[in-house]
Amino acid sequence: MARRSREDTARTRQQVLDAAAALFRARGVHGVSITEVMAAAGLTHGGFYKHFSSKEELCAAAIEHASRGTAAELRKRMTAPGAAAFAKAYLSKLHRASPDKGCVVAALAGDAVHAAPEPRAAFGDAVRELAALIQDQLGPARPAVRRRALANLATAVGAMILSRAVADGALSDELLEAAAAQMSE
Amino acid sequence: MARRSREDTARTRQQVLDAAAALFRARGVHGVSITEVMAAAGLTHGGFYKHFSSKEELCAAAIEHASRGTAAELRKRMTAPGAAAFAKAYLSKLHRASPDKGCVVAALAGDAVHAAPEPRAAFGDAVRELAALIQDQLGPARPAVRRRALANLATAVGAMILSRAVADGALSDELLEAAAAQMSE
DNA sequence: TGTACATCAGTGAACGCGCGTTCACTGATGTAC
DNA sequence: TGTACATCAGTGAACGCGCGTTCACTGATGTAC
Repeated sequence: MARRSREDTARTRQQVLDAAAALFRARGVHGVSITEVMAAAGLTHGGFYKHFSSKEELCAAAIEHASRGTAAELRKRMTAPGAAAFAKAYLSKLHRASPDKGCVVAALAGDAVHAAPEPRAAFGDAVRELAALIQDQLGPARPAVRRRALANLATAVGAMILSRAVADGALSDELLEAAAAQMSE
Repeated sequence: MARRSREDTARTRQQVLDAAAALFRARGVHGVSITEVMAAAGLTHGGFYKHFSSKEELCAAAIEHASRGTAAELRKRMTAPGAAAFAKAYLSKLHRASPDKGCVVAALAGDAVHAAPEPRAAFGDAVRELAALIQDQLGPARPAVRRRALANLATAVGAMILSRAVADGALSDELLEAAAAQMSE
């Protein structure tokens, strides 16, 4: 193929990011090859390095990209204020079933621990963004609210990760419900 | 090398399991090769298949092995009854710093989501065992206690995973403290 | 506005590497008599 | 209890495969005049 216009190049980059953000969340970073990401974006693998210098750099960019999407989606789903509305929006069975479109923190926490500094830093930013979002949802920026927001973040993310990891559907449901109940108290 | 006695064979298997349980928890299942596991057990890689039929089978066995260790260690560290004692034992900085000796559920939740049925089932059993342990710690086997145990499990595991994944030490500490405070309420 | 040339996004073959797995071999252990 | 033989835990070389990455090439886009 031949050289593309600037608009095409920018559009391609976004398509690669969209594909990577979805595939990485669905199957984990190491579970998806660059060839698969490029194919999902409608391209062949060779052109990848015209957009990113390495898989790690893509990973970091994809986490950042997904984080913006996660936050926007969550804000849209939380119509009322308070912890119960967050719990309902976050701990749904729909969210559990669609990691590719869901919270990047829950989907990639396991990968982030062992990731290179760049994607790790991007993951840290995503955690901070989600914490801030929950804090806004719970109330004014006071220390007690901050603490409750972080605890609810841990509960929500932990429940989502475990409910996805466990094969037994009944236990999986129980985990979501117990976490939602505690957060809504 | 030559054939070994039954006692030697059994001892070797345990050493491989010990090594795998520690290495998998420290660096993730896909971050550790069979050669590394065998070397950590003092052997070469070729003999691996005399003990396990595949890496997946080792993974399942290592999760089961680690789960027993996790439960025993945790019971030992919880001297008093109640949620606060669990929070203190589980959400410590020592635990955060030593995933190789720590809770297998927190260490391998990210891997379990994408794992084969066999290790996934072993992970589910580990979750059930940890949930039962927390429930015992909280009180008699009533539905409300069960629910609280599952919520505390999600909070503790989520906080530990996130505190390890986040590079920023201050945020990492804050997560552990916020989760411990909420669980001790 | 038109022309000549440099740029570079995308292609597809190729590379090097590490991994899980297999295999022929060794020789002490376990077993049958 | 002793002997002959089969078993099999462990070794280390080798395999096949998929992955991340590189590279020569193409030809439309962007730029300089």
